[in-house]
Parts: sequence; C-alpha cells; structure tokens
Amino acid sequence: MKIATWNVNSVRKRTGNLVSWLERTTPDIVVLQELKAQEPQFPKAEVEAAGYRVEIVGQKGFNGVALLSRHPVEITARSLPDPAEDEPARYIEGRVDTPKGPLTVGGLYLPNGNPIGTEKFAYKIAWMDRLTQRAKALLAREEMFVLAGDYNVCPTDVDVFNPVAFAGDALCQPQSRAALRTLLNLGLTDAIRAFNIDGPQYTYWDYQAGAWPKDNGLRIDHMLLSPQATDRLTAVGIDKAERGKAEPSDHVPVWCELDVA
DNA sequence: ATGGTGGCGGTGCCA
Repeated sequence: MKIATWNVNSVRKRTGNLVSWLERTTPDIVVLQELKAQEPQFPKAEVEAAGYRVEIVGQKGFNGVALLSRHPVEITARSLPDPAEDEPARYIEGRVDTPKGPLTVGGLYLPNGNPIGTEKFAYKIAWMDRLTQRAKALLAREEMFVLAGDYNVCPTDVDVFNPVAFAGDALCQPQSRAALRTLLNLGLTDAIRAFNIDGPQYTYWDYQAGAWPKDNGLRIDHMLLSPQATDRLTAVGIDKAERGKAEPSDHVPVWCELDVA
C-alpha cells in the first residue's frame, strides 16, 4: 500500500503534472494540498481516468485538500473536529480496508503562520493543538493511520537550507517545533526520518531567488505514522524530480509504503 | 541590486 502527499499549488495549473505522476508512480492513496479551487473546478474526470476515486474539500482561491484512492474509501472527516463556521479547507480523512485491518489516512494543510507575533501564528499553534487532539483520538483505536501533508514546520535546523535566515520564520519557531514534537511524542513516526536519520531531505523549494538550482530547500511535507502503521513501513521516498519539470509546484510528492498484504 | 516568483482574480493577498 503506497501512500503519498503532494502540495500541488493549484490543481488546475498542475493537472498535467499530477496525472502523469499518478500514472507513472501509481500510489494507492494520495492526499493533495493547496488545490486553490472549489470542488467544481477540480479536474475530476482526468484524475478518475487515471484510476482514482476523488474526494474534495474545496475553497475559492486558497487552501483546498483532496483524497484520491484506487480502493473504496469511507470519508471520515472533512475538517478537524469542532470547525468554525468559516473553517478553511485544510483537512480531509478517509479509511480503507486492507488485509491487515483498516487504514486511516488524514491529509492536512497546516497553516503557515507568518508573520510571527500575529493572530496568524496563534492560529497555526491552535490548529496544531487540534491536530494533536485528533491524533490522540485515532491512537485510541490502536489501528494503522498516516497523517500526511504540508505541515509548514521544519522539525530541526537540518531541515532548513539557511537556519540563520529562517530563525524568525513561523516554520522554524521553537513554539512550532515544540508543537510538532508534542504530536510526534504521542508515539508517531516521521516516516522520512525512519529511513534517513540525518542530512537534508528537502520537499519544498521557493520559486524565488533560484532556490531550486541552488538547492535552497526546506523539509515541511511530512508523513506521521501510528505505531501499527510504522510496524508495516517498508519504504519511503521524495519525488524530487517533479520540482525540475516544467511549471512545477514548489513542493514535491512524499510517499511511503506499508506492507499490508 | 532590499529585489526576486507564482497563483488567484482582476487588486492586493498569500505563500
């Protein structure tokens, strides 16, 4: 069972890249972020033609998440619990059956939080607390789950090409990192670090200032696994080559494989 | 060289 996450930065602009990547890499379940589209604007027919069921939580112009699955899926949430009336489209969660029991996949687009010292940063931290509560509820089931997406947090300075320049950024704040550790310390595993214990493993390169050719990247897209999922984790990857293609997203896909045969 | 890029929507906001 191959599970992937990708912040596509506008699904309409990325339809070609997305479909060719789906057809080439054939993940079983994919969560997408930053659709920047409402549900009717999503290229559903193209993605279905590639072999996927499509579930969308859309929003006009900003945010937007989706869950794609090659298998029957039950959507279990379209936001984190206790959403505000104007809750942004940042979370989707589904459940599929496997020979080893149910697998839940949550797709999330965590608030950026810049600039620090504003209500935007407070909202980020509050959203991380809500995500942690959701993780606790899922952990109580003692089943496989994966919380995947754009976390907008660089866990450590190793995950930042220039830690000094980013010291004041919301993605690198001690409070942001502490909130991510609180989530991890529930007993979750950062899948990429389970196979790559050190060194840069970037998933994002800014469009500006030649960040990609200079490899000035960040690791902000993560897959956090429950113990039951971690027990079946066999491989992980970052599809870095997507960043070098024409009209790329500024993020690349991150994936993991679980042996549930 | 205090800029630079990209997406949305049709101006400035967001990342």
